[in-house]
Amino acid sequence: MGQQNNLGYDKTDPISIFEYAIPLIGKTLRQVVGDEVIHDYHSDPNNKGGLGQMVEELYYHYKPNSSPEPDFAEAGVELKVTGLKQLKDLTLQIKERLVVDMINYVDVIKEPFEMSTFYRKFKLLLLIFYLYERGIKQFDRFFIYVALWKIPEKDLLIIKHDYQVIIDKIKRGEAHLLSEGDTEYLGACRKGQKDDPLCKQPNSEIGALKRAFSLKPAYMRTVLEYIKKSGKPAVVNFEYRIRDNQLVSAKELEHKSFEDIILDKFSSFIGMSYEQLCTAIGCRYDSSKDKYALLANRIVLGKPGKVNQSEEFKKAGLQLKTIRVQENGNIREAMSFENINYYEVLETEHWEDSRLYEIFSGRFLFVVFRANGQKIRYYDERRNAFFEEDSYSLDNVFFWTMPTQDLELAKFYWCGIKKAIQEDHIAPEFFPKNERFHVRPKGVNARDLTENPNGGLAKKYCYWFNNNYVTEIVRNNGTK
DNA sequence: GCATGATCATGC
DNA sequence: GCATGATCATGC
Repeated sequence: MGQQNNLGYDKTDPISIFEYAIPLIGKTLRQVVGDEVIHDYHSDPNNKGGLGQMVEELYYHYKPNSSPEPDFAEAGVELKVTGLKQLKDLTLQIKERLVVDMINYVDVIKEPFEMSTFYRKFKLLLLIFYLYERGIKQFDRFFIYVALWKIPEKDLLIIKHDYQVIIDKIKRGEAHLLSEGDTEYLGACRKGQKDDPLCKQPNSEIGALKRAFSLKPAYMRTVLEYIKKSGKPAVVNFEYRIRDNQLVSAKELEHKSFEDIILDKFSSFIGMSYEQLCTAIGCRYDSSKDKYALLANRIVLGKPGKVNQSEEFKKAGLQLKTIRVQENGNIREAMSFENINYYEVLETEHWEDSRLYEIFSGRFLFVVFRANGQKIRYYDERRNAFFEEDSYSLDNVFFWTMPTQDLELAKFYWCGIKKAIQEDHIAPEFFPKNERFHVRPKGVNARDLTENPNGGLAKKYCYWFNNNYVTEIVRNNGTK
């Protein structure tokens, strides 16, 4: 039986701790522990009481610790209570990244990964998801899912590399330049208030913003997807099997970083023209607008498919994007992103929790094709005629993260978009634009409409990089 | 030439 | 039916 004591669960057994959480589902903390307990807790001025802390104290009956050990030290389980938000279309989404542990810049560089607080706490998580609702007290929010979540070994290898990237940056005296986009699954996210004092960092006099280790929203979204797919409100992921669309194996990751493995997949194709690539890969001319993107995807996957749907890209919030450069080095087209989800923008309070922030602060894999002066001659079956078009060659491939000052600019861009939607001005003359970003329609055609949160229907618009911003990015990354 | 609106092919 | 990943088309 183990030590049940009078707690109601065995604190040495992860499964027992998990099962004890299940009765929370569908209820609020107040409903489960009672009005009086909540009242007493709050009448003590020492209790500031985040929901996670309240669950620990009032439901699991132990005092939260701030030690490097996991909350349930004997079972190796760390308890995390984390928010979901529900959009007007009723879909549940991750509200924010999962923050694990503050980064102490001075101490962290002395800790190898295996000794780090992060690693010790994070191998096994008990995740309790609640529904975030504005204006509702924490203890009146409903619990929705419970998951006992073991980080898969392969993910740990990627996370270990992420950790090293962050540590190395701090060692170089660049803690003030850290960005969530530097890494794949584990991010150094902003933490704390605007006017918090800057932190000391080793090897530089420059103060750095407070940051914490966190699992990225993209990673958490894959956890949520797993739970949704299971069809059960309480899951254990130990039997987790990844079925398809894996780009790399754990074995490869032991010797090489994820990004190097991906870049290597392109190396033998660099310099090849469209026709040469078709021959090398074994596909034929394709008249679609995204034919170069399809080629890039095939190079990574070794078969048709979408790299952005691969397990690693989804968990990391990585995006593969294809760019065509003219012979003179200019880039004709702007770069489009997702359609703006008007509900999501309206219901998101903070820029850092927005979908756009996630996209822009994420990491990109840019695959650059360059006009090579030759022509492709092809026969168009639908139009029943021969055509000619410029041929492009694979020129350069690189990972990229948006610099922080551009991300700052994106914040104003997002706020402008939000304001336009709030005021029911979903129209080009009301959307913001600046030297990097703009808003433009994207749909099947001009009559492609979607629901307007203010009532009625609205045209579909999406987020864009200006074409000269794309040109600048490509120029700064080794393409002439 | 550039900014902006419109659309295409594909896959789930 | 719709999102995705793009490029095409046009008017100033």
